[in-house]
Amino acid sequence: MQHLLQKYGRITKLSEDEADTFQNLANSKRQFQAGDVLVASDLADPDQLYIIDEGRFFASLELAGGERAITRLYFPGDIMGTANIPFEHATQTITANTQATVYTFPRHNLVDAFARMPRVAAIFYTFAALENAILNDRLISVGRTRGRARLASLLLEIAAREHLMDDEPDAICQPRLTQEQIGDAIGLTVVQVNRLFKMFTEDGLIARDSGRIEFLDRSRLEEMGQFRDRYEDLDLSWFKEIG
Amino acid sequence: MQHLLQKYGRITKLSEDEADTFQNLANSKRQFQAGDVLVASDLADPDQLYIIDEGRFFASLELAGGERAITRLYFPGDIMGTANIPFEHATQTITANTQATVYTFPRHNLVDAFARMPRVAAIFYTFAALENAILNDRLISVGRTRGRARLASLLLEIAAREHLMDDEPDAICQPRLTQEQIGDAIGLTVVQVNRLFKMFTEDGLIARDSGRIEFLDRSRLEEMGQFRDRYEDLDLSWFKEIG
DNA sequence: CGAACCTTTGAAGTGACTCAATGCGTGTGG
DNA sequence: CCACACGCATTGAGTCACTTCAAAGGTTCG
Repeated sequence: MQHLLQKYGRITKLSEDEADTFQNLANSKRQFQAGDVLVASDLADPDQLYIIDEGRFFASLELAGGERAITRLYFPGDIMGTANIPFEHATQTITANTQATVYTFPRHNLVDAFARMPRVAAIFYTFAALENAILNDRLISVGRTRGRARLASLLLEIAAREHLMDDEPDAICQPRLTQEQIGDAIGLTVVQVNRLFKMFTEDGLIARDSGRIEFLDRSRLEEMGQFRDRYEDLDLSWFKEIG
Repeated sequence: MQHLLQKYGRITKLSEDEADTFQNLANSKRQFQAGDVLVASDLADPDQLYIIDEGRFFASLELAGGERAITRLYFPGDIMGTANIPFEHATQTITANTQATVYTFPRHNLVDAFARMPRVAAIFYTFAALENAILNDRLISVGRTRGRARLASLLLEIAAREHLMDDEPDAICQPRLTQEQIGDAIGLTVVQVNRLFKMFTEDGLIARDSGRIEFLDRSRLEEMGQFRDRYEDLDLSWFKEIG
């Protein structure tokens, strides 16, 4: 549970009661292997929520024709499944892309937490709004920029999320995705992703070494990708107003 | 306020207290003309929330190069501004695209409402999750389908939202957007949008008459667009669990 | 009645797709 | 310990959906 507490505690100081509330939310802990499916899309009654302890996941959606899109990447401390709980059927598939452990709890517990600690409700609401903002950014990236910009943006986003809680240099990122999955995330085919990687390497923007990507010219990548780190701009001061 | 109450009341029965809470949220009512900007992106301290009484709005985002994306369309009863409040600067611009009236309230009021009525918190949280699901759908549409599918999907979405609360036949929709704005919403240029409209008309899929679009072959449009009406699949039974 | 905005159409160029084949690395069974 | 299979990365060739640039036709409104 440290990751969650660390993450939310970093953003807003949690009272002891609130920390307890978070601790009590999750009752069971589960292990997953890379490739395991946590929630299948169209699953009936998706009433479970998940918090990542260790590892990485991604949310995806499929069309009838087999086209797939990856809509969201999840990192330790992230809450997963929120886009599913208000529906009768899950709206997205969640898959592990590394070995992972997650805390699981039924949405019923959330109801209890909301009732007892309104600030917890505000925190969950805020993070839903954050997800929204990130999806908006993704949408403009995919809808209104070319491949180079999309890839640059994705790499920067991964680096930012990956290093949110450690203090390592964020000149390196490890997507831990195949090039096909990267394509699904930015709306391109494998072939094009591969060509873009090649171009980026030839242009001296990045260096690649078995899944690790090093940023050689971060400022140029930032200019290309126009990535905005939404986590940096969070303002949770209004929480103080709650009891 | 009828629209809001009607909308949420349709989905989950509101107690008298809750209806009151909603009524008291909004203290001021404002008028807008088509084209007026409600919130400008990058506005500092975006602490206001809005509920549409009458009219239409859209949320958009711009890139440095001038490319614009429309990420969300808003209809009467919708809550706007939620993607802005957790940030120091607004993440999206909200613009009126018809004459409109909205209720305005500071996020502070939300805090009060959360504290007094946890079910109201759950409702807001649910609608944030709903927005999320819709954004996901939009993302796969823009990232993984061709122009025809995107346009079909958008038109169906507009029709569904437009007729959510009336019982009119949903064979007609009025986007109330210019073709350029439609392009911004589905990630295409005006030119291409226009060509698609022409094709749709020639193929007998739609008929157009000064902004009104009539669906002549809904089933084919649905097959092309693969639109999923997320409102239809909402399941709010778990709210009952809250005292 | 003209200005501003929107729609519509043409022509040429290109980024990304599809199809297809080869290379590479790792793990597994003979 | 080698051979083969499988998943992933890489590269080439041809095609197409959409873009850009440009201009003309409609509509609305002061």
